[in-house]
Amino acid sequence: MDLTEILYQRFGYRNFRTGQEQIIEDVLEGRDVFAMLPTGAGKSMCYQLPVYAGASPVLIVSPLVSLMEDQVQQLKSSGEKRVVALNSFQDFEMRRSTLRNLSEYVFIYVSPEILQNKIVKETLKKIRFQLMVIDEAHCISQWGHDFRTDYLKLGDIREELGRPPLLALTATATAEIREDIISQLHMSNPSCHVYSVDRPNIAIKLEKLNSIEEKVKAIHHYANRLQGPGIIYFSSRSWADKMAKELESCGVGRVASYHAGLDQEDRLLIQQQFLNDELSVVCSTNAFGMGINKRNIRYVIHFHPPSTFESYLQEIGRAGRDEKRGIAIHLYTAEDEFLPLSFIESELPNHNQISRLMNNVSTRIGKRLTQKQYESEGVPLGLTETAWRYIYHKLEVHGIVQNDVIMNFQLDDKISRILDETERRKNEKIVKWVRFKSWLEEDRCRRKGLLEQFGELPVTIDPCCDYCGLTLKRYDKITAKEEKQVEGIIDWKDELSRMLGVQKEENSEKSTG
DNA sequence: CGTGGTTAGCTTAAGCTAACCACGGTGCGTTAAT
Repeated sequence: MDLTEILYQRFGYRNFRTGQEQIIEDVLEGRDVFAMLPTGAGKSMCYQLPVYAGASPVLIVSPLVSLMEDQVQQLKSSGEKRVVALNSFQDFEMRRSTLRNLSEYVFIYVSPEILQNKIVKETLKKIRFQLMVIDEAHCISQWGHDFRTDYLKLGDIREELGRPPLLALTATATAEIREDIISQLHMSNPSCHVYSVDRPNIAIKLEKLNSIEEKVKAIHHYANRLQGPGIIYFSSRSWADKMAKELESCGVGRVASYHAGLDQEDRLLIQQQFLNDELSVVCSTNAFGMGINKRNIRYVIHFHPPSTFESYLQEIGRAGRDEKRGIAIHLYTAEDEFLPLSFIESELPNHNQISRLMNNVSTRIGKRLTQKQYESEGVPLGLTETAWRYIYHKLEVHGIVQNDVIMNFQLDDKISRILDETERRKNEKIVKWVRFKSWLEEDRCRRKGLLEQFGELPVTIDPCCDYCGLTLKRYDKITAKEEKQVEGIIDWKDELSRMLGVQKEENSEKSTG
């Protein structure tokens, strides 16, 4: 059957979006494919459609449980019942019955971690996958080296599964990261589909301020005047909490804070409320966003800086998915420099910690070294959990630990090699942050500077950024309303809620403010 | 860098202050002990 025909019959679309058709064709040819499509460009279609053209079953590696559950729900509601996610949402009994009947499914979602489970892996090996997908593949580079090291084992897993064709999908990867992903996954002669990361409908504004108080003031100013809904990013949970309370009490509308300190239930609730337009603003840490498929986010403000260009692009890319205009505002002060640096310090072990831990390990050859031992080995050395996992992974890579057991090894040689690698890793991270920091301080077109990082040529668009001239008025609440009236556009959501007698936030806000 | 918690040390011995220091952000899976 013709691909366009499947697209229409299965998904109800007449036309492919940019890149989709070529990517799907390569996937169906059984090639390894690396695809970089801008946020919100319909990446999941690239593996969903092939299933109905014969590339079935498919194994999808996804970074977040909530993301998996989302995709499962979406596919189910579109009438596909042969879809399942293997993760900690399932209790023991459910997992057992899923594993027993695994061959009945055509879409199997998994986390990188659960692929390390022996029973899961053995069961998956019996299935002849026609395609393996790494969704949000930048996680390999962003998290795999320290935070979630199981991401670096995906290449081996793929071999163990009989080397099915691989599709890596992401929205943001610099040339370096693209190379890292391709090599980590052992992709062979991949067909690369790399599209512009630029989101022309998002204007960029950088604002240098002198103190944190000025930043707070600016947040109030923008939250009051800008057309929402919006996301404000912070680098600490306490700031997110604090500003959410403050903004709500100042009549901005309903504001929630979101971070990993909340329990799963609250996180889900806030996501749902935001999606349903019941919140004007979400104040969050970088925990919020991945998989948030909300089309009408109008602004993203950074109260604190992310530490890489990719993170920044991911975060601002959540605005304006409906193709209408959005704005990204970054507030910057001199002291912001220290937070990203302290994160880098804390996620990688230092010289002293590495050599002391390895000396200790060398005295216990033949014994087990398990993650549980972090309490007795890592904590006294002041290692964070991430730093501990990093070392553990290094010990595995260097063959010092095999199946949790400590092997005989050349202490001095291994120490110096692991120290070298760690030093290099730390430098890479610092360089990335310094590059981002200098972008914040440069006196030139923001968009050009941003696109250069991704190997793209300058473009001219309007409105572009504060350097190229930007009228904020276009993003104001009032303007958005006036325009609707002038252009005679009916906002169907507004209209519908009026008909149903639902009191909208915007209206109630006026009476209080 | 800024913040928040802890503690030493002071003095109308119970509560205050100043000095000091640790910490700050991402998620998976799993299990032992009530």
